[in-house]
Amino acid sequence: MNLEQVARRAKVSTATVSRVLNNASVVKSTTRARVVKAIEELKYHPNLHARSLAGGKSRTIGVIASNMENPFFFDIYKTIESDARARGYEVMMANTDYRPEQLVTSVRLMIGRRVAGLAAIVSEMAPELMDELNDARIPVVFYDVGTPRGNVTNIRVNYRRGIEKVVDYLYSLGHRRLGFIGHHAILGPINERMKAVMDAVARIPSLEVRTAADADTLEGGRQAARQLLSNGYEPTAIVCVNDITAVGVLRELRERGIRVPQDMSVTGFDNVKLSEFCYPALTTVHIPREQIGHIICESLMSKAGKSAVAEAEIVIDPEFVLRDSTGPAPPAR
Amino acid sequence: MNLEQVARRAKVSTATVSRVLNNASVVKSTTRARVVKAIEELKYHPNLHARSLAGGKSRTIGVIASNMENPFFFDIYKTIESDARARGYEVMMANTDYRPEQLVTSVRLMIGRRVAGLAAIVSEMAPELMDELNDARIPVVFYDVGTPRGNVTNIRVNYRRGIEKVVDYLYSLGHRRLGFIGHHAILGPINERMKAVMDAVARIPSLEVRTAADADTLEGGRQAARQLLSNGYEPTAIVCVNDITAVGVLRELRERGIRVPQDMSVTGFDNVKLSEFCYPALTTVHIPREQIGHIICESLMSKAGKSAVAEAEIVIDPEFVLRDSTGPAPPAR
DNA sequence: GAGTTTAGTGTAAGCGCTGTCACTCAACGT
DNA sequence: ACGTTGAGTGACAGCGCTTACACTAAACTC
Repeated sequence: MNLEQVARRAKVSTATVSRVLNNASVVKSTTRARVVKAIEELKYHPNLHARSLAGGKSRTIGVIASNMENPFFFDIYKTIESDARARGYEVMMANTDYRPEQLVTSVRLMIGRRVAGLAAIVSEMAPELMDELNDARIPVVFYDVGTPRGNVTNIRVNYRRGIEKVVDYLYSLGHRRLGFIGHHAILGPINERMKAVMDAVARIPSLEVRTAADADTLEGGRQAARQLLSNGYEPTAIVCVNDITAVGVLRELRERGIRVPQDMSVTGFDNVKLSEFCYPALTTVHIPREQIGHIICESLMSKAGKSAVAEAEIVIDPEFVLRDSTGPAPPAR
Repeated sequence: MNLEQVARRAKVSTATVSRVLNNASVVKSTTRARVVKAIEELKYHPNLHARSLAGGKSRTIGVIASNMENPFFFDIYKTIESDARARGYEVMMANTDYRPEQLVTSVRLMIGRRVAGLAAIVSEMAPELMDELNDARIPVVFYDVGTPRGNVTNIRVNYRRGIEKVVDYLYSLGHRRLGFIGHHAILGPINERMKAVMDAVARIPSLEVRTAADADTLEGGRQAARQLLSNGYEPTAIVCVNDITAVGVLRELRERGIRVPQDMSVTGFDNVKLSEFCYPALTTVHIPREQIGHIICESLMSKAGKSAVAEAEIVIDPEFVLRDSTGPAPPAR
């Protein structure tokens, strides 16, 4: 079932059918009607591979994320998708599960599909990638990781400031022993988020922190909390790398009969919808995901046109959100 | 950057490069090495469109879901993805937001990409679709909707039984006035789920039910609860169409100072991970999402091979899961 | 040593589409 | 009557790959 069969049935050339499909206005309306009829009768669906091969372009943009299960990533994805659709682009998504080799595979897949633009909302990185992407001449936006280059724009959130706001607030409530719950992917010693926490704590001499990590899921947060509390360490507040793990932590504390916030304060990060809906509602830090999505799309699209570039690095300052999961430190026993 | 350039650099023909890429074993190892070197030096990435056009196949399977934001869908997707990957297939996902016209668009996109198989995990339906899919000769699995056909397999969960278990349990606890929270997509009067609830209630004469609906999100559940309780109706238990909306309902009840389960029982559906992690943990109905994913993948792959088909319709019986969000009906005031 | 395999490689015909260029022919101007 | 348009259409050369098929040369067979 191809153009030629449609053409034959409508008694026109393949070129004309193609013109109808791409609704070029030159086609006479009676001819167009004949072609449309033939297309419907034959239930013809153009082969998209052939189309983008012949056209050399693809009107598809790729989005790669570390963990689509976490609404943080998904919210950004959704914004990109709707922005892109509005401009007549399709979106392809891929998940990496925080695995660098999967990132590489996914990026290659996207390059192979000749996407018109690529957004990588990931926390992991692979050294060979930047070169490959640079050579592929595809507009790229990295969120969180990566370094700006010719065709690569970067968007970052100032985690450092966000974490500082959280730590300062907890300090003001009298907390001195903190716990930090991460996920495996950010355990690397050089990792910025881990470092941000350490530095934020180091600013204040009387503050102490210990860390634990597990998967970036509800269950992972719970496991990490278990781990953190199993060594006799008794923090009065637990800072979590994001809201999802924080909800996992809440569960573990509930199970242990530790009341939040009376006995223990807990903070999230991202301000995902769930953070308002869990109990107690999480004190967290708002990351403007929609704004990020818009910026990504904008950046991709504008670069797709001309080679001239806007800013190569965009930094966003996050906002502290106070809810019910934090309170004064309990008196020392 | 194409096969020819690589071939030229390695001083071989394009056919040989192609053989190396598809690792046909016939290539002499010294030649292979030369080609591999050239590929790496040129940072060559095969054009996947050209490949599947020439090959006529695509080793990609498409997954369309109503709402990937809801972990129910995402869990199924993840299973399909990992199964498919294990067999060397790629997976493309698409979201419909419960919109039939988006379903049609997505299906056409998948057909246009000549996917090797298509899974539609959707609650909405469009009449023209079944014919189109049938003619496309692509193996298709529908979950929840659709009717079995030549190349179309169906998987269903016996919602009726699931809902009956919930209603029976609530009845046994003394509940007589129920509320049902749906989402917009299932409000259609002929919808099976809605009907299942109505029928389950109708079996027991002393039982009464009213319904409300909003979006399939946390916020949607909350809004629907608000709506349900705003008319002076005073149910003692709220049955929700799924766990996500149930968590939204919990939030609204908390805000109103209605205790769960003492003043009001709430049930979810799906047994999503979140249902264990919210507070109170939800009584719900388990839908075996992994099993469903495996069946879908299995069905798609086996049909991709031969045209012979296994069963055309598979029905799964869901299991009741008792947790903390349900309790005896409060004494009448 | 002539005939027969066989391993390895090259040639070239598509796959289904787009886009350029050339063409036809009615309508128009002069 | 005879160019001159220009709207509408067709012919056809790619796009980058796969894959029959053809071919070469070395390795056997007897």
